[in-house]
Amino acid sequence: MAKLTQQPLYKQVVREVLARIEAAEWHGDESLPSETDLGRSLGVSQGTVRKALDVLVADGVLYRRQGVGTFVADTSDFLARSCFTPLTGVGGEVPKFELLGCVRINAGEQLAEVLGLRRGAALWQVRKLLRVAGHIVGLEELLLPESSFPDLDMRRIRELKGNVPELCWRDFGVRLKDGEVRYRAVSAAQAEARLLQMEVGDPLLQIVRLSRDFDGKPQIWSVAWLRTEQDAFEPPQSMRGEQE
Amino acid sequence: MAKLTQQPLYKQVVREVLARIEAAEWHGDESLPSETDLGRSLGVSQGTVRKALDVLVADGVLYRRQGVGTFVADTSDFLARSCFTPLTGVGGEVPKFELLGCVRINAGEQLAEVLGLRRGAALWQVRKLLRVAGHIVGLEELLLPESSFPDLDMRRIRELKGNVPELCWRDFGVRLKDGEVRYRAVSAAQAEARLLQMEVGDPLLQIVRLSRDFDGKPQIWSVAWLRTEQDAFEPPQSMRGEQE
DNA sequence: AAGTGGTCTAGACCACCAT
DNA sequence: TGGTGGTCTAGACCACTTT
Repeated sequence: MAKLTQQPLYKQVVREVLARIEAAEWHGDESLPSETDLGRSLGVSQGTVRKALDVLVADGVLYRRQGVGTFVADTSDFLARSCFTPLTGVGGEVPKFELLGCVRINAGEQLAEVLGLRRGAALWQVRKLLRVAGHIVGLEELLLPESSFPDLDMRRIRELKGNVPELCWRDFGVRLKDGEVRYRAVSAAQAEARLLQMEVGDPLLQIVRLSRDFDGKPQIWSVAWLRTEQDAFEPPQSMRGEQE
Repeated sequence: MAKLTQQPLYKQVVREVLARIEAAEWHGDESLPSETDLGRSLGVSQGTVRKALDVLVADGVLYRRQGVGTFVADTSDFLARSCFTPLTGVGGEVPKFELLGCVRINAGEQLAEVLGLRRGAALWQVRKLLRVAGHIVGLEELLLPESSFPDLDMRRIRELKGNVPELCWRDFGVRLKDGEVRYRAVSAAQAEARLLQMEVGDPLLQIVRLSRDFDGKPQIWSVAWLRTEQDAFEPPQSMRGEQE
């Protein structure tokens, strides 16, 4: 492996593996070469490959099965829970989305700043309704720079059933990572109350998220309003190893 | 290092280091021996020590300074933000606590179950008010099993200015880890509204937390109610390495 | 039995920081 | 200059899963 850059070797391996996944060298849920083989083909040791794969496993890009192999995580799993499917019902029901619209707007000052764009830059605004077991539980609004996601439209979103990370990945080659999240309790305004079928003033959990790609560039700003009378929001488990 | 157990060596080292911290072998913010020396004294290699310390750094027990050494994190930092000091103002103001009371109650069925106790077991109920820059922003209620925390009283809590992790550590030898967290938006009831100086029905962010010790045993159940009109709740950063 | 992830070692070199 | 964390290797062995 080239030693041109001054990045640690294992980080170079991380990027190389990401690139090969991106080039569809190994499909979703298909096995990678063994750590030893991969190391040999890259000219690094097994330990270095392992350290690189550790990073990608921690980020949910890969998963391992002891004695079997290392696999590319299906993108529909990747970040699905932590990034755009935040609601976990008590029974663990899977949320479903209903696409409300996709329009082109211009970035205000604040929004331009957090997304690293100039003021007035073109943005896509996507709105979805979240249902769990048929009941409306939330509303989600996404803002994506047009520069990263040219020619976005409802048809393309609909084809993927509102799975935005999958869309970003398949159509635009943007692999999303976790970003910053903020929580807030707010009162439902008229607009939210109507869409969520609740009274004006009822409490809503507001989740604001900034998602970045693997280069650290902000790519998606999202705001969700969730009804939590019945289901609490359970953030994704941290990915540390077990102690026992 | 003994090979008696079938635990991986590095996990044994984790426990050994934790035990030595517990025995106050190295005080807060004092340097540990170098990875090489520690390895020699334990009869393991530097790489194994490193892997063990990685775990403890990820859990916030230790921190490293390149070229300088590895240090025991001051307990007042450890989990302070992620576990009991959840509120981060926009300006990053440090929250202050006002102890409201500490009483002995008996566990109801649900509470007994989550804490792994028998029904009716004795619990301490501690209530605190949170202020940021003088303004009341939250209310926190902690429930701790008396079996783990004998002879808890307000004086002891007060001495540590409401820093419960520090108290658990210094007085009871219970080192806390992160546990599960759930978020919910609720309307302020009369009791909360009075204490938090807001109107009944105003939205509150409710954060429910179960903290465990390093053996995985549930130790503290906590519920916080936060006003988020001005300050959003910002959860602790995940502890993964940077990509760049 | 063969192949994989998971762990461990002994030794090496580098980057960083204190002195 | 010397000590520390940070990285890397070549080779080894174990635990696990599949065949």
